[in-house]
Amino acid sequence: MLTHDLSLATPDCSGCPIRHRAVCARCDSDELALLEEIKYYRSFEAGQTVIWSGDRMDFVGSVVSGIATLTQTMEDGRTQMVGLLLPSDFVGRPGRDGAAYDVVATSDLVMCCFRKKPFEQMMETTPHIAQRLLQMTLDELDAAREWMLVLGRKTAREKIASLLAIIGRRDASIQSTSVQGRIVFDLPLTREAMADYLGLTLETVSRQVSALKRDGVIELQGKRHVTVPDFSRLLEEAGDDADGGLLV
Amino acid sequence: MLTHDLSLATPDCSGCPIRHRAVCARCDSDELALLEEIKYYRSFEAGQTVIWSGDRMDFVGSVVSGIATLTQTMEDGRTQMVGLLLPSDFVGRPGRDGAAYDVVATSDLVMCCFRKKPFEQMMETTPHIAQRLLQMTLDELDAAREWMLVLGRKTAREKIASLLAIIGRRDASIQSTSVQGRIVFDLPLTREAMADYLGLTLETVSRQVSALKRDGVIELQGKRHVTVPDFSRLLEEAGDDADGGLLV
DNA sequence: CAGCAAGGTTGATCTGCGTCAATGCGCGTG
DNA sequence: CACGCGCATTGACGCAGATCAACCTTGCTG
Repeated sequence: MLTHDLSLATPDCSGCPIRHRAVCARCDSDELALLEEIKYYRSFEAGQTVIWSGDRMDFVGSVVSGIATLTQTMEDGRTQMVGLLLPSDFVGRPGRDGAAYDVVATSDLVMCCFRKKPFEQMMETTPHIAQRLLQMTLDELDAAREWMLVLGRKTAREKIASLLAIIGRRDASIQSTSVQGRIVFDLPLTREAMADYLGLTLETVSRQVSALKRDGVIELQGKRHVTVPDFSRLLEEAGDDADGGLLV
Repeated sequence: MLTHDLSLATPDCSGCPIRHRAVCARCDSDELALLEEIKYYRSFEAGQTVIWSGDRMDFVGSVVSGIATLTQTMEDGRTQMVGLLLPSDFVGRPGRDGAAYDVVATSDLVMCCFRKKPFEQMMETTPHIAQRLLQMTLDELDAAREWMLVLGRKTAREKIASLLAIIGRRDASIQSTSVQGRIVFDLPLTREAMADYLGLTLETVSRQVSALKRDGVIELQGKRHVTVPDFSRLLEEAGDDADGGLLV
């Protein structure tokens, strides 16, 4: 059995794994029973498509482990990644049937799924779930808007630096809360996936990564393992005013 | 006194103006009293900045009439519009203090504001408000992600067509639900604002608008009044697969 | 270890859009 | 009416990034 904190907990009831209590200590045992009934796990291999855009979607899912991407594709094949699903992120929208994006597992992936109808009912009977989902959705909206600036106004070099800063910050902040100085992490994305995220071609991504390496902004061991000797330098290259911005 | 449907109503209690009942028939009169106490109106002239990014924001606002834009700006002046606030849209995020964007009134604007603290309390005591806000936020997230495809992958011509399609559809669907054939509307944005929305320069916007006119996709009376003789042709130019996508 | 495939790098060339600059148009104001 | 101002259009030119193409690296498999 997987241990899985659904991250729905509000501050006053944090840290209660969903398998122990419905969502939080406030929830009574009836809800727990309901939840056990509507919940199930699904695994996916790296590269597998979880959901096709337009598919009927009868569940709401939360990532337990692994990484997935949300992408949109035009008929002629141009694709744009519109989001990254990391552990604890949600996908699928309460109150609508069709999936809006392709969801693809980038690594091996485990999702915790809830049947949609009962989940919606639970949202009505358990108000802080809706509140918590609202917070998470607002975070994603902020991230999406931050990314609109990246896509619309930044140069290729700044785009690459922005992406590295986001991934680097997230990885580094797992070990320590303050992100500065030297950080080290692995890229979870291929050059092509990076290009899809940044609205570039993979050739341009490759060139700009090489350029940042040549200029000493980053060091590379292999193609995926990145060392950033000075994080603030990277932020400068990303065109960010302060350490403030850029969630994901 | 302004009549203002806050659009917080869930389907089963639609059409109850906030000044009559707190939010919906389900709410008792105590909440109504509270709401009257925490609510106030503010007016802005066209061009006026409602909120500066980074300002402390002690209210949550809903647009009553007029249009405002959400923009982000880099130190060197590059700006990207990340959202359009139309009547009934919300701005300001429950649970966070600082504003993330500049909010600028594009036309004369009236906002209905709620003091943040009591509003948050009300969200806890009146669950369907959080649910309704969640729906609205999910809509905005979809729109933002749709826009990421536009910004990241579409050509200048497609971008212009996409923007015209969005504005045209919204305006047209006020009169009738089915949007097709000939439609007519006024652009609420200057060329510069369009450029900021689309990640282009105003010169490119101007050129592409002229090109669409030359090619018979649109007709122009003056600089702002637009006639689209065939809406599906416009969608084609926008690179949209079907009538489906593109909210706002 | 050869052979192959997937992912990545690098080079040469092309082009869409940005940049800089001049001109046009409508409108309110002295 | 002339003037100035905000907004829009149009042209000439250059460059960042796309495109096309060759080649390299790494890891797997027979």
